[in-house]
Amino acid sequence: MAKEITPRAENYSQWYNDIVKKAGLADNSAVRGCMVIKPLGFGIWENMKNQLDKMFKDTGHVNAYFPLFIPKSFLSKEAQHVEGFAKECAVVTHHRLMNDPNGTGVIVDPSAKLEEELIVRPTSETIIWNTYRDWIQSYRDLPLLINQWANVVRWEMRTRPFLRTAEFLWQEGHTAHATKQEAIEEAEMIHEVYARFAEDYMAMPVIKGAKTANERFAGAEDTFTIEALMQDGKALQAGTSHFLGQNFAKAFDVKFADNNNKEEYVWATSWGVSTRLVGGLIMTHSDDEGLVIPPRLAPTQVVIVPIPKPNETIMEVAEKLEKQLKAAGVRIKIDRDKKKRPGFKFAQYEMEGVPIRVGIGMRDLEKNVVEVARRDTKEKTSVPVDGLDRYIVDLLETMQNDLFQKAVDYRTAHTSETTDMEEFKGILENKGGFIKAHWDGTTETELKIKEETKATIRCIPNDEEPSDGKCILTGKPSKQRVLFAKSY
RNA sequence: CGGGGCGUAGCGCAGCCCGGUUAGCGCACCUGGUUUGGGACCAGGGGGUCGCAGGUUCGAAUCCUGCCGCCCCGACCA
Repeated sequence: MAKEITPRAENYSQWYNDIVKKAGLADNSAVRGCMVIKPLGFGIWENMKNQLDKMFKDTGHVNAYFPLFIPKSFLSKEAQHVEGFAKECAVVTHHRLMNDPNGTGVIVDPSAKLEEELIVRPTSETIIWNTYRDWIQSYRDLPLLINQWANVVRWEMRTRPFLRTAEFLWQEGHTAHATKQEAIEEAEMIHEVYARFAEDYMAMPVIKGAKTANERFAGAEDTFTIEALMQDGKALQAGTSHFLGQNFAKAFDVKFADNNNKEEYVWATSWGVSTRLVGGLIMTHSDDEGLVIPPRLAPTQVVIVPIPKPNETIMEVAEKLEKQLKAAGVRIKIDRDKKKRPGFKFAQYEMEGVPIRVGIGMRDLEKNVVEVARRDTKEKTSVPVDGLDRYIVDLLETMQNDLFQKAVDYRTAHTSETTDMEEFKGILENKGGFIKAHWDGTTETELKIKEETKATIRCIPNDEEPSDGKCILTGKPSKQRVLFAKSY
């Protein structure tokens, strides 16, 4: 069973690749570092997107769309920003191809060179702030609360499906505010939205906190992050929300007149989550039999498998259940395939992570029951046909909560605290996970720890109580523990 | 870009070292039949520029050279 998936214990990254491939989430493509997102993978992303979009709109944001291309000159207007992204940009230099005069095929037409090269957006701050300059004159134009769903390109050296691809799908919010305080509140509010989404929908517990100066987004004054812990003990940065100060307003000369007609630069935020979340979802819940998807994001929540194959009596029960569950808002499908045997289908749906499987066969129907199997625990229960719809609706909810709790328990078991550098290294080596430790607050120390241990400061957690201590590396005084881990 | 591995049917592999008829196996696929409560069985069948380009040779999947691509480990990163 599940004979095609490498066990996690044997080789975690191979396990991850196997899941992506065998469950049919994504394929490698003809383009280096770019994946084809298959219907199951895209279905999960669509559900994420729909929920997030609703949450953004509920908090006052609207969607818009900006160009894929950014004039090269824009990128150089914010010094920090260009430094952060310059090394990984795809550049458009020409606009035409021609037949190769020396043979077959096409070549770039040298006469079609662009006056100014275009950069395929790695993120859209620059083109958006260049546009905002024209949109903002007065405090009455603020706040401007805009989100866009888009693809971006970052020419990464090493890619992995969903976790790091050269092209990825994401949303990027870009907001403009009259005051510093309001912008900070916006960034914090979105930070909260991300955390709520991760925990309530992905069933993926996250630590909320601020990034250190060293780990901050290029061009940000403050970066808030949600950090999740994967099953191999490595951390995943799952979403970031940035307070950009007036950096972009100054770079793109975006000013507004306040109510005293005094000209001020605008305060900004930006924030994003990407298809990386799908990778986080996989690594949080899945097991050696395949994908496990939390019910709220599962493209198919319930599958009905007639045993051994569809007949009139079975289909009557199946279709009635389908109708009831659809009415209750459950995403359900009936497997009407007569060619494949039940055992094959069971294995297949387990691989694909469908949360609940309902097996309906004549033997059970004589006793007026069906078999309900849950994907997360592999538990099978005989459930009376009467009241089955209610049972399933409740079970989906239970599974959602159980998955979250299981992930919380894992994280708790893999969160350590230490004051000793050797112990710190030992924990990283043997157990992994989050480590809370004191830090003297300098980038120099942070980098030295990274060099020695490969661990980075994931965040300065919001809910960490202040406590006096000594930096784990330098012994200098520290007021608060920070969260270390190896990360993706 | 450094270090390691690998490119042979959709997938997984054997053949290569030691060159020699028509390139093979398992899974998948197609047809027919028998099956059907945890990945069915039998029979028949289709599918290959052996990663690409050059070279050596009477003859290359096999030997030589160059290139390309992929995977794993590192540096970069969401």
